[in-house]
Amino acid sequence: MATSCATGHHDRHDVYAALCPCRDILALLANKWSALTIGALESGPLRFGELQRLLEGVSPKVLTQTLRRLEDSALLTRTIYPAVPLHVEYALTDLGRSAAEPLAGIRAWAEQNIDRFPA
Amino acid sequence: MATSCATGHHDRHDVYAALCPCRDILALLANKWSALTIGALESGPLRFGELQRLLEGVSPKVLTQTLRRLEDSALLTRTIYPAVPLHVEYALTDLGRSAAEPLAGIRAWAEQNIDRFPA
DNA sequence: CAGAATCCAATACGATACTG
DNA sequence: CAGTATCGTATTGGATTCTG
Repeated sequence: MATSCATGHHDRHDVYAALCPCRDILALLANKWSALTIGALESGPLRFGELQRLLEGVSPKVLTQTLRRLEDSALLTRTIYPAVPLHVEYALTDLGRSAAEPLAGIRAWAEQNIDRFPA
Repeated sequence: MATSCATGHHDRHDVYAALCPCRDILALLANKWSALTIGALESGPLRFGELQRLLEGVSPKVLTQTLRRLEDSALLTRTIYPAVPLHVEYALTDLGRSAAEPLAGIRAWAEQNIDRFPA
């Protein structure tokens, strides 16, 4: 059998396989706010408030959720600088920077092809 | 002002702008099932049942919803061949084929980088 | 075969108000 | 500043059963 990774001791990974963990990775990245967040951090670390301003319309709750998920998956780091007022910085990891490339492709495609869409 | 498209008579499109319609396009593509469906159709038209088998674990309801959404956005076409038993084919449009490229990048990244993720 | 119908669980999303 | 807490809506996802 050619299909992969459903058993755990797979040889190849396949997002089309229901049980392949890489499908979860796909679901993590194939998400509006993830794509925007990672893209925003591509040019350097940002603070919570800066992200909130860049990602127009995101609520603090959703932004927090998104950041936590990405942090748990090691796509970004959260660094606290003890100070008053509080200073927290989010930065992409190497893994996050690696993921940023294909995501940029999606964002760019959306911006460039919108005129080809039906009303 | 540099920011775009929020007013409707924009000059540029920007997925970071809350009201830019291209953010909806991003949301449409940045979705697990959309990415898998479009990828599956990349190598040629497929029938409902074939898609359902390829996209392991997808329910008929979700598959139908996904296909309808993509059809409404003109990323794919639905062709009915009157016959018994019924024969329906889904195929990418030019627009869909165009979107397939960046999406392939995401799928490939998920499959190739999964080992770099935390347990 | 291709899906529509139904029901339900999970989660994403959003607005607002409040706190260390 | 950087969130957390809370509440409510909406969308997604999933299982099952049924039908043109």
